[in-house]
Amino acid sequence: MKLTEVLKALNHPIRRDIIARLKDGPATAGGLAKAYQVSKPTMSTHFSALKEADLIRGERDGVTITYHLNATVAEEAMSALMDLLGHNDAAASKSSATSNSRKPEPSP
Amino acid sequence: MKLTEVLKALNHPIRRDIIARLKDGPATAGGLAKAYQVSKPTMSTHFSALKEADLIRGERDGVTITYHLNATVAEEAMSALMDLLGHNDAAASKSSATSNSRKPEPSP
DNA sequence: TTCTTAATTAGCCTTGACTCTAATTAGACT
DNA sequence: AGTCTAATTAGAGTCAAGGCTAATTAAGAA
Repeated sequence: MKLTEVLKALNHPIRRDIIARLKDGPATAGGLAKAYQVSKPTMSTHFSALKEADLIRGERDGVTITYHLNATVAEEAMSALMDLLGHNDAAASKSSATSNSRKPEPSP
Repeated sequence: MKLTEVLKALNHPIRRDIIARLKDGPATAGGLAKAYQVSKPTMSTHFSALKEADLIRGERDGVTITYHLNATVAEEAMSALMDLLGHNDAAASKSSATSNSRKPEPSP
């Protein structure tokens, strides 16, 4: 899971809305595309952004692609964000959790 | 709390690192700036992005500005992200939590 | 094969993000 | 006042994101 890709993917209202919809269950690309006032190619790039972050997966059934949420990556992202934003109680856990701790790049 | 601003603010490694550092306690702008290989004006824009999202607050003490994390907004953001990415058990809670549920914009 | 539907790719344009150097404000000290 | 340090603003350049129309691929149906 690449947090950068996930945050980039989440940083658009349409893409967040797609995530929210897919939480209720899978949906087809065309079906989702109808819900927003953008062209289908634009929707295609939104799907690509979400796929690149591995937040959604698509399965082709004939001519239709059905997207579903990738719960694993969603939870990994939550964990990473919790690690970043979650409160620390008393700054006790320096090397707290799953992801990389702060890695500064000091002067060379 | 504007999720868009928060996600925009988090979508940069330096800014995420600043958040991580401020979790350990307040830090001065100049002190933080030294930790990265970018110019001070660039750091200033990063601080601005974080301030615009209200993730950090700065207090001027003479000529020095000390930044500290805004834990309230951080937790609100976590809550909103949990609402978005957190698992739903069985898609039972349609109108689940604090933030706005899906608001589609159907064809006019 | 030809037609229709679903989705993506290609090409283009506009806007916003990120970075820099140079100049400017703001405060403290001599 | 003059000067030093801390931080921001101004201006400019590069690059990625987001959007469109038009063209292309892929699959199924006539």
